[in-house]
Amino acid sequence: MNFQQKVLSLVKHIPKGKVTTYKEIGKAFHKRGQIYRAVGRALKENKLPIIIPCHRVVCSDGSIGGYSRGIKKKIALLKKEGIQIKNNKIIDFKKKLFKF
DNA sequence: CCCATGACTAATT
DNA sequence: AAATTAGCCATGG
Repeated sequence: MNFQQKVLSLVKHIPKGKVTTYKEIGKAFHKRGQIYRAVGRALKENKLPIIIPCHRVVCSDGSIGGYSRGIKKKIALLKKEGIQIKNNKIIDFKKKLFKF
């Protein structure tokens, strides 16, 4: 299985109303170092944004990060799922954070 | 095989 | 507290 596929699989498991960070995903890979770099890249290249809830993946500091379909869209989706956002930052980020 | 790039982070300034 | 720098992994040319 490709690195990308693994990442997508994990992201798919993120429950609604929760979010995770690139860093956390990296931890799930049992690899040390800055894995999250490649993670972000993998999500960007993902061709199934419908199946993959990539909007639930944010930066470790609580900021939104990026989104192929546009950052605004990502925020809208998150809000819709119950995530409060202000100034491009997630409110109660730690509480909404989902770990593998 | 080497170089550049990115939806990142942590440390420094 | 905001802006800049440097480090690091997988992928593509």
